[in-house]
Amino acid sequence: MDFNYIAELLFPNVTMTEEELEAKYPVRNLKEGAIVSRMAPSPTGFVHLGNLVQGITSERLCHQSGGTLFLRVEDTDQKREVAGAVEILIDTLKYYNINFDEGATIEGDNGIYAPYRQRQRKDIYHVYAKRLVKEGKAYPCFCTEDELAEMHEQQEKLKENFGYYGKWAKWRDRTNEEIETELKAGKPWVLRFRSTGSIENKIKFTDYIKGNLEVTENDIDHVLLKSDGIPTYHFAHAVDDHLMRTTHVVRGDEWLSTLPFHIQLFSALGFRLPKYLHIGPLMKMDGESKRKLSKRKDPELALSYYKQEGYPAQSLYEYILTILNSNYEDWRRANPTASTEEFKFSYKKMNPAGSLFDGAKLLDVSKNVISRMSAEDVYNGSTEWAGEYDKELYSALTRNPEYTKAIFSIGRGGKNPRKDIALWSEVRSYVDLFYDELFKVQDEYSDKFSKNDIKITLQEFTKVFDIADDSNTWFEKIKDIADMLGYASDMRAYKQNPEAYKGNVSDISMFIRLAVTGKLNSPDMYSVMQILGYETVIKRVNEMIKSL
RNA sequence: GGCCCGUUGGUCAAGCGGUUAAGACACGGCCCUUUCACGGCUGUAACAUGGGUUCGAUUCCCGUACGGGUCACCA
Repeated sequence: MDFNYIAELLFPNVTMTEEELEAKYPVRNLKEGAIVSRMAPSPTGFVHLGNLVQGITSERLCHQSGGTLFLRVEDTDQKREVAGAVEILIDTLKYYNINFDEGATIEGDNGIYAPYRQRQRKDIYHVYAKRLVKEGKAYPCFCTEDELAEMHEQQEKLKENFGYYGKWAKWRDRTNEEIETELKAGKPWVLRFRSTGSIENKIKFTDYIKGNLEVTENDIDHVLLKSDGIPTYHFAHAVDDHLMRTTHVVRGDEWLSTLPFHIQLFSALGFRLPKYLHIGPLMKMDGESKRKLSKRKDPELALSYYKQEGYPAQSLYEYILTILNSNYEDWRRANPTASTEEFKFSYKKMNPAGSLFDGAKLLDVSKNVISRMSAEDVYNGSTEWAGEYDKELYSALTRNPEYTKAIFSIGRGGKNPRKDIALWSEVRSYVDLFYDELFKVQDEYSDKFSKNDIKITLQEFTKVFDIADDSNTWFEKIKDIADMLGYASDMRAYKQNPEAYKGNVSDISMFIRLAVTGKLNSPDMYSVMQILGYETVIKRVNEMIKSL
């Protein structure tokens, strides 16, 4: 069989040679052990948690090893492509601190392995496709969609394995004449791989995350080039990762099932196989059982969801790090202020199985992340969020930045900072008491005390309150009120004999807190009053008195 | 259905032949405390299951169950 003849018919316009390509995209000159990896998402406009999990893994591995991370846009499926998706993708990844050394950017391509958009690499793929045809390792297939559907039906009926293989591979062994006839008739065709594998054979393989695997050889003649001449994922993966000199491929484990085919394909092309890291999926509880997070059913899979809910980028980043490397949490506790870059990330720590996504845990991580931020950072983060999602809050926060930062400074800094805020969306209920337009009394403190008890206490407070007092003096005055009204000012004394008192000094504090902040939970009262100022404190206390 | 992967407390997870089977989140209790937090202490709670191998299996092997993935001209 003269495969050269068909190769020329199929690819008459190939002018480049493999030698030229090898020279154009040279082996990278990096130090021993440096990892070259990539993110290769498809521009569907939907950036999800899985992208971030894979991205963080690749990014850490590359940059920690002195290697290179690049972005390649897998735009081979035009049907699914959404306008502006590449921009969304790049912006989102940047927002989550995934920075690329080279690859596709919004302005264009950056790096010598360009182009980094697969559709622009069509001619490159054809060089290799033509060679495979010449060597008898690939052939054109003229099956229509209907024919393939019918084949699938037949296989189902006969309980045979699905797919285009062996006797089902209609176009596998046709004559040049038959092929030429179809081509001349202008029939659309795809290029298929001529598999020499058998499902009787097993191959051993080592994945960096999953460990040693034994997989069945591939016997399916997968599509290499679609009828529009654009490669499928598989073929593009082999050609691109070879020419771009990728050393490690990090991807979801849904690819494990096509791994035997990829191994075959690299071998057929004479390329060295990269190292693989197959990451388990992110799952969620669905009733009683777990299942993989789904694009269609689960809004929490989209990264845009977290931004909208008010999770700082850093929170999601650190949460994913805890899933990826479980020793991250311990490290973070020991190094509360260190940059995540200092953490020694290891693929050896990665879980071969899928992890359940735990929203409660994420919230806890987020609370800790925000508690470690400076007042300045909290100001920046919350105003950025509010600017987009809560205009009223935004205008309050930004009216007087110094005032707002003073609020965020309460209980911050120090070894054990307060952890009141887990989300930017919670900032509103945290700061509302400091802004008259947002302030309202929302809680009640009535079960044990009468309105009159509260009223009398507040009246006494207005008599002695002096904004110039230091915190000790201020609190001594609170204690005096307690003593005067029959509440215990000494907690020990109160605990020994609670019956002897009307209540204790914490109740007195709570009456005042409720009047001044409108709620039962607020940061340190003295600090709050210092920020609010005398007028506001007295005004609110008087309003409460009036309402009782 | 075929093929592949996985299974340690409610969740995330360490351990990988001999352990009182870590730790974190959540939950309960206590302490600290002018509130709320923070913090500290503490409690409940786990090796899916049946067979091997072994002096000994959570750790190794096989089966079963359950869960997941995949079987496109989507990635």
